[in-house]
Amino acid sequence: MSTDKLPTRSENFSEWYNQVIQRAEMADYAPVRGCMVVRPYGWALWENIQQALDKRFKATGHVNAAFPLFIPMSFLEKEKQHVEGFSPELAVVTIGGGEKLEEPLVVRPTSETIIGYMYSKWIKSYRDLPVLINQWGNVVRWEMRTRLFLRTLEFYWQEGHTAHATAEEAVEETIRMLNVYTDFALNEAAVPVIPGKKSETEKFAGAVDSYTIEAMMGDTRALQAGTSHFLGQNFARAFEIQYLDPNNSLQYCWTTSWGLSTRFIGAIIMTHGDDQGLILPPRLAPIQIVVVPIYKNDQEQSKVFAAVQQVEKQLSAWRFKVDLRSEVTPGFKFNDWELRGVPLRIEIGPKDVDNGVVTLARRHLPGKAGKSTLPVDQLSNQIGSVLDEIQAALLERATRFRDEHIFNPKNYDELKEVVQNGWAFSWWCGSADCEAKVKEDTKATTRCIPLDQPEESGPCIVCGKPAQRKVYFARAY
RNA sequence: CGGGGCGUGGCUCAGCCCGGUUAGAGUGCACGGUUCGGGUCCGUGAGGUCGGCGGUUCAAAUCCGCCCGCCCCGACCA
Repeated sequence: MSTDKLPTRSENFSEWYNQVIQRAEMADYAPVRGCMVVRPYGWALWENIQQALDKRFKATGHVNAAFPLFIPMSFLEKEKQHVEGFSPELAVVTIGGGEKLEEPLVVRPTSETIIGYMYSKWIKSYRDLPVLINQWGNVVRWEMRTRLFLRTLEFYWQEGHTAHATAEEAVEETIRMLNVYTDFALNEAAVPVIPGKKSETEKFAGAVDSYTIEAMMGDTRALQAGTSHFLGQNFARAFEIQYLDPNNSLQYCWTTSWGLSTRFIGAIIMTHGDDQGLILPPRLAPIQIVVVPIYKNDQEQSKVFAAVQQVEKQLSAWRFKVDLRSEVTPGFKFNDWELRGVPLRIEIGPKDVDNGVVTLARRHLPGKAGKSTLPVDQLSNQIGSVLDEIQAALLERATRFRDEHIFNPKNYDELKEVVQNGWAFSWWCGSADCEAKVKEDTKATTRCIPLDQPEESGPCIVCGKPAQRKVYFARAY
């Protein structure tokens, strides 16, 4: 890997993105087009994301299970919208064990159908409800244009699938999980997402309503970072998921599904990163603190290493690493760990040892601005709050960036302009024609209709007809 | 699939138009020394079927044909 400078984000954002991922060893390209290898450092980040989410799923009553990778083709065809939405991007297995299969198997692009099939076997009574199951797994969608983490043929995610007795309960669940995602994004990833509802044209194939958390990336493009769907009775009818209610009458269930994928890693990278590389939020960073010892001869080395040992003892509550490499200089290590986005660096050199301190360097504040010293014996009771400050600063900074790039265009011409470098928040009549016109003119699509809306109305930014809802228009990944 | 571009040591590329010694550079890798508070410097070394097949020629990385693969733009999309 070259030690050349990264391309800057302003000169070539997507090249910056690709290079930072590969240089930081988060992921690499696999020998199959469109597939990636998630390397240990990237996977460690994903594991931390998984833990943060899984804890929240369990706290809201969900349990984990595992469903098959292969789905009979006929299952997909049972829900009309669903098959129309997914058939162009299916990977299909037609041969198994050297024999042509009687029925082709689809490599799951999502699991509503096979889980629906199982739910129809498991659910008989209102007493069986609700069923609240999540699975962690991988899915395959044969995308044409791929991009590390954002869009690959195979990706890792979690998909929750729930079945309920009433529409109200299912809607409540859909919103509950949307809120879980929002809470995760804000408080763990420091990614300030906007929760809202998808338009008819943007919603999930087979859903009644789709909800999303939308995030603004560093180039102002929007990224759908997680979704929660109210599926109504569409899949329940397709798979005959029925139960007897207390009055002994047969009812269809109401189902939901919700998912968040390794795409979120892309969201973290493009929300916080800078021209030096990644910046990972302390709560999710695989390495929260890196310790770099500095010395120029054996005498200094032993002095410094003794101090490093003291420091290590005080850091036991955090995920930290001591960089003892002797073949590279401290300056190299600084750049190296900055590229990898470690939020806090502790430098320990002879001068620090003489003064009984260590030097802290905050990743998000380059150069002198992020540096300070701390007495060694203060480490264990101060580091926690330093990391909390960094976490808060990242969220604050990303939120400010987002808000500075959301505009209220006064007319359609202004909308066309602002979506070139930001999002437009505008009244929209709800018609697909108006959406399509914006897309054709600007490549921007409706991202979401936020849940908390002003009790007002206004003229549609496109056609001028009365509109009840405001929507975000943005170019998206 | 439509439009554009590219395949040369691990990586990034030069060389190709205008065919001609042992195919180069930077970086990475290995070893030795030097350095170490912001990507040290010097030296030595390993590493290449020039994407594949065929053709032209005394001679092909270089010219011609076919094929394969990848990247970028577009339609699709967590």
